[in-house]
Amino acid sequence: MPKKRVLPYILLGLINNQTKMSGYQISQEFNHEIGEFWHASHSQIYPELQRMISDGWIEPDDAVKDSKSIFYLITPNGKNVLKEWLSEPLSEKDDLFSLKLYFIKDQDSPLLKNLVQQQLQINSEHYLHLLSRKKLVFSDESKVRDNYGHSLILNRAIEREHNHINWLKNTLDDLK
Amino acid sequence: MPKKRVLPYILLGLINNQTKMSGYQISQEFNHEIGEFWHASHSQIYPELQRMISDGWIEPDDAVKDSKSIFYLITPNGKNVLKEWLSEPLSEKDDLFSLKLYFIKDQDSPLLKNLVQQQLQINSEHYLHLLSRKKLVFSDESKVRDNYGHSLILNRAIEREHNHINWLKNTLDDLK
DNA sequence: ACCCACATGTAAGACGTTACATGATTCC
DNA sequence: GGAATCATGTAACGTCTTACATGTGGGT
Repeated sequence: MPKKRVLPYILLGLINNQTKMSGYQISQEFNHEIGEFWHASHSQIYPELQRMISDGWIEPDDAVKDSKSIFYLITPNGKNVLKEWLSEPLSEKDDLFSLKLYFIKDQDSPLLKNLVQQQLQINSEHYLHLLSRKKLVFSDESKVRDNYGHSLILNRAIEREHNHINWLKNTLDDLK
Repeated sequence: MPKKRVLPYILLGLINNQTKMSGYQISQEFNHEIGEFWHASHSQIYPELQRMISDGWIEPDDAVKDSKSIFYLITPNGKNVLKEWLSEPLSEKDDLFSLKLYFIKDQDSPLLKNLVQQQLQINSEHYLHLLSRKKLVFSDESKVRDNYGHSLILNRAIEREHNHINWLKNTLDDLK
């Protein structure tokens, strides 16, 4: 199976969030908030927008007659595509958790709880995996001495997972 | 300036860590510890090893006459290249901190303290940046309600930076 | 008139993935 | 002898980056 593309869904999500966006505005977005989680250059964005038009996900807004910018609107079909993407199960590999959360505006959306629960599951398994690797690879102090940098980042990774799991649990409680 | 490649330095670091490795062994490594931070498929690794030979970074170990595997050793030149890469200033963009730590075996290496200090600087700046974005974008509660998912991950990102900074500070103290 | 920010687009090349291909060894 | 694993390599393709290219509009 070919690897699932992410960029078109991000563009869809951005247009959906703001109701109406130009290619230039989208490319600027990656310098701000969404830039924490993803990046795309304008040379990627413009052709992608054309593809999305031909797929019927978005359409140019003919109401605005600006000599410079072209604004795009999401179509009903596009709204469905976005919702389906947001509903797809998270994978441990590509880590789309934060990105997808960014596109959920409503506190009461069932997608929200769903995403947090899935991520909690993924992180819990990963946490246990890291603990077992630590036990295996750093079974005694001499191994730590001989691979000190490695032992540092493994401990850091374990702590990070621990923190993330706690945050996810707290967030889940707040959502209930 | 062309974007700096990472893969060859990882291969160099792996070979250096283990003294001697075959392409197959390297590809297996990405299924284990180093896989937390990077991945490469065998179809990338084999040609890369050839390039590294022609650059004089590594050399095949002729002492081992295995009908299957080809083992590679790091050259003195390769050792220098690796050390220089580890000494290059960290950038906020590509986040090579964990990866580079992985290749530092000695607790007393000056590179260790150097890396932690650099990363501390980067994370501290990023932390302040996130706080200012939060103040700007979520200036009142209605903005939070209207972009709930976004506010969640922004708060999560702030907490994560905070945790990471604390860990870096503690680690730095331990190193002194 | 000139410069700069805005705005959109195309082309070439680097990098990485999946798929294709081949051969040796080990285990049953 | 057949299957699975070990081991190396090439080919085709998709994605993303950098560079090239063009035009508009506002400020001085």
